Amino acid sequence: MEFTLKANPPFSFNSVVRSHGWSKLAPFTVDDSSEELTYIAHLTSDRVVAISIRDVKGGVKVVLDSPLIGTERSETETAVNWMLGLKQDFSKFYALTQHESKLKHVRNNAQGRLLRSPTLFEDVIKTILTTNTSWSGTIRMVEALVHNFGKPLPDDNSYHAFPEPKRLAQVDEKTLRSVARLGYRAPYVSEIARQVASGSLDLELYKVKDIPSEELRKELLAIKGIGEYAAANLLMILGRYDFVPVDSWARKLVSYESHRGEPVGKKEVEAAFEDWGKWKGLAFWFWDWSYNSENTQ
DNA sequence: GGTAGACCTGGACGC
DNA sequence: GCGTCCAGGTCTACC
Repeated sequence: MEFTLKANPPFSFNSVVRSHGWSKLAPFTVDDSSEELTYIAHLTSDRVVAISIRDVKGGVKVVLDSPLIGTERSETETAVNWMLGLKQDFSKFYALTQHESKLKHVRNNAQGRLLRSPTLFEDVIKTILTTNTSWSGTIRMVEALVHNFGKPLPDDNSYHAFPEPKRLAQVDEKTLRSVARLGYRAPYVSEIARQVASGSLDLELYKVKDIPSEELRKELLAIKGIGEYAAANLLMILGRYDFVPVDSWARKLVSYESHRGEPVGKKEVEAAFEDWGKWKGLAFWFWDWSYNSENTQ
């Protein structure tokens, strides 16, 4: 079955898919031309389905590998709306970028949306698996979690959904270390899964929580395994751009942008975007970096 | 509040 | 093939 969903204009399917590396992490798959994004979803009905998403004028076409039953349709619509940020509005950010040559491209390319997973639980785990490792390590760890602990697609068990909190909560740390090679991150993943499964931590509430970003940041930082970089990254996913996710790559970009390649710290990165106020995370993310254009020829 | 050291893994490198 | 070094954020103990 299939249906279409409208997006708040301007919208670019390609820009969302390429917004960051999430489309390369299981259970997402994307074709080489980025024309079709597929996500293996574990629905609340306990069914696993493949959701394929393609670009159409004014929005996206959603194609399912099997008919949806009952509330599965609305659940899938909600998930796709969230994943692609179809209802997000960046008009205020775009107005500011018109005065900055390094960001003038964002409006023309309809940039601003960041691809995200259907649940914040999944994005919290994935974000932790981006820390203190290489990108290839993140891909490997996420793939291992999905393949070993996610429910398989009925018609093709080579594809699996992201494991639900209650499933991961059943896996002991030793297994997470030996099977998924999570290393010291295993206890963090295990503890978050247990808390979410038991209901003591309601991450989905963070999507709609009407509190200042600084308070939300403090709540994220209280979760073991989430430090300042991870919290800023998750706030971006939640549509709050008050903080810059400063990692080694961010320091390198700012170093070559405005410090002649000299090493810089967190303070210098934050200072570079201080003037962007509540948009500083987005300004950083989509900045036309000198380092990129000089090193990706 | 700031800092040093430990935590794991995989890749690069030298032998 | 083996050993060593290094890069990548977060946590904890300590000052």
